[in-house]
Amino acid sequence: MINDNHTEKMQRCQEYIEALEEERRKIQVFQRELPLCLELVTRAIDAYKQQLSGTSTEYFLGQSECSEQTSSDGPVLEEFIPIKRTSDDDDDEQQSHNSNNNDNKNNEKLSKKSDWLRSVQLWNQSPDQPIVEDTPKKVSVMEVKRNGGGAFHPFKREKSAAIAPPLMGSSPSVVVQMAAASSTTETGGSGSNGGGESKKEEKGGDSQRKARRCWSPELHRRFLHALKQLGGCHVATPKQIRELMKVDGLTNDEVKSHLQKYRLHTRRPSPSIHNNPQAPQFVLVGGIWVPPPEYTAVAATTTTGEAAGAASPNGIYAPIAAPPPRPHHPQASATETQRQQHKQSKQLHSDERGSHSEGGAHSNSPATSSSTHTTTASRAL
DNA sequence: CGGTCAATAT
DNA sequence: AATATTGACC
Repeated sequence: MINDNHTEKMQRCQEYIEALEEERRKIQVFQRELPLCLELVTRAIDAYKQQLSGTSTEYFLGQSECSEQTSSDGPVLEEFIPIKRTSDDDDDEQQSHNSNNNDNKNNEKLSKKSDWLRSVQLWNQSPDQPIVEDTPKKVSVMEVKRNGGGAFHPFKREKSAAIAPPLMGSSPSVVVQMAAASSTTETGGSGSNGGGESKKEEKGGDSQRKARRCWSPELHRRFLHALKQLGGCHVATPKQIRELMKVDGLTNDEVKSHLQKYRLHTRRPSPSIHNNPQAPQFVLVGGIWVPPPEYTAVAATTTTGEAAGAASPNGIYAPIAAPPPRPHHPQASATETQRQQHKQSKQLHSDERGSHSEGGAHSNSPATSSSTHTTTASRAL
């Protein structure tokens, strides 16, 4: 009577235990990130074992809320300022997702992926002058307000901004450029230098480039704001942005560069939706199936969020829509920008300019120098 | 000007 | 090693 039944149950238990143990092994590496999961699984195993050994009806996980506490998945698609944490942090963030499926082999590359733009202060190193920028709201050097409209921090508790250590000055003559204290937005970049060195000619080895200027959260905020006003990162031009930002000392090139980076990152870093065709996305925990944390980044409609960046679980920005796996349509998305982006079909000269051969990583157009050159348009929607 | 890409600095 | 910035070129 119950024998068969019992035996069967026993066997099932055994199987469960094994499965659970395997799972536990898998998440073992995430111990720090998913302490609860580990604990629950462990308990489940114990419970089953107890059941096996006789003590029946042991109960435990009535409702294992194994949800990741990580779910900072708030639709905060804001910009993307991760704000670098200070040096010695208390503990790493807890970006854990992907309870994964039961077949993963060796792919935990915990995305410690840094988020781009991890600057800390407005302008780094300004030995003498506090800062510049004359905007309505002053920005203290170390101020990382996590106000609503501002940067969002993917994960990780906000840390008071760390002051940037004076790690600059590496090269002999530092030759800072800024000095213009109050020339608001010198247009055209004609005003900033007071007659010093406008361009750094690579002569006798001095002058490392310019000092790198950090894009503080604030700065970036303004950047985004400007972007928004201008209608998106694809329509805004560096100059316009710079003017809107009204940040003194900011040059066109800097904005340009930042814009570039922004566009780049804003594209589509969310290939995270790689599911294994086989394994269902559920994990068996103590008899109940719990859906792994999934991030459904959808909310994007509201234009409230500045531009196109959405927080991705990784801490990188997720562009919103998930474009096809192939680098075909950059499509940056978002709210309203998707109108023109055809102006980029320039540099498709089939030949390289000087001696450089290919940009290695940067490749925008898949078909660069192929025979057919019809790819230009490529935006067949 | 604005966009890319190579070269560097971190 | 990977990124972030800067500089040079179309």
